[in-house]
Amino acid sequence: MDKTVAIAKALADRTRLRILMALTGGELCVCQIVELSSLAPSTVSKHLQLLTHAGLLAARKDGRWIYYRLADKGAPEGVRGALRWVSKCLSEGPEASADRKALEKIIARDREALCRIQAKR
Amino acid sequence: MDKTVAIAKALADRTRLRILMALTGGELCVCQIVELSSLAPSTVSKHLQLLTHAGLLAARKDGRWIYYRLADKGAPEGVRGALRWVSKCLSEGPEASADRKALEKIIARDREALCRIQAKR
DNA sequence: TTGACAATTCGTTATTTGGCGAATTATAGT
DNA sequence: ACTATAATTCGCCAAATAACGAATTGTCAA
Repeated sequence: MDKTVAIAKALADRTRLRILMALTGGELCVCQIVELSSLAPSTVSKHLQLLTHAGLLAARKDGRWIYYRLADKGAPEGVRGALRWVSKCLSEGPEASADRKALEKIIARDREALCRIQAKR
Repeated sequence: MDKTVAIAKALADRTRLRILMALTGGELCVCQIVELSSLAPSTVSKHLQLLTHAGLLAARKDGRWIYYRLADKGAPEGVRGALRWVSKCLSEGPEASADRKALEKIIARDREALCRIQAKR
């Protein structure tokens, strides 16, 4: 039950749902998620921790960069079911379309350039 | 997206998940839910409003009593998917078993007696 | 080894949320 | 009509949460 509550709490925030949807296209670097969300890096980091602790995300470290991705096949059924639900609910909405479009541009940019811009804020 | 966030927020609370699970066995009167939850009627009422506004519950009035039930077939897919997820996650846990057992006794009791007890608190 | 820098953790603040009791509403029975 | 009562709404408080900037950690490249 604690697990289930943790998952539900993780889903109960607009920003976190957007992050999950963004990751349905594959893993992303933290700085890319920061750019998409227009929030402070520390804020995004906290969201990512929360999602990870709920088991919804997994992280991969590559040098100074950390990539997050959705939990995979090996995850508990509760987690996978939650991800399916989110995807089903949001994949066709206008917000998801806008985010997909925004993400395309972000991915096309250089990661280092992104981080430099963010550092100035 | 607002709808989805509202549903997720509605699920993000232990008490509300317990209420949803209790209702998988069929509709219940408010006083029965109050008894199961061991919370003040006003608190339970707020939870029920929240769940109803999210579309997860429907209400039926019968005299002074109001019965709540899970959203039915006609509900949006997002709602039904959420209810399926909750049910799948929680139906086999020890908390759900305990609540089922507690509910049996509550249902066996007279509704009026229940309310009288609650009024004294 | 010393900077530079991506990301996280920490400390603070404003908002939201869960809980209660008191007051209110609406219905049944006398 | 009047009273009792099931449920809700209102007003309040304490705890949890989302956001930020500053400080910290860990890694790469001069």
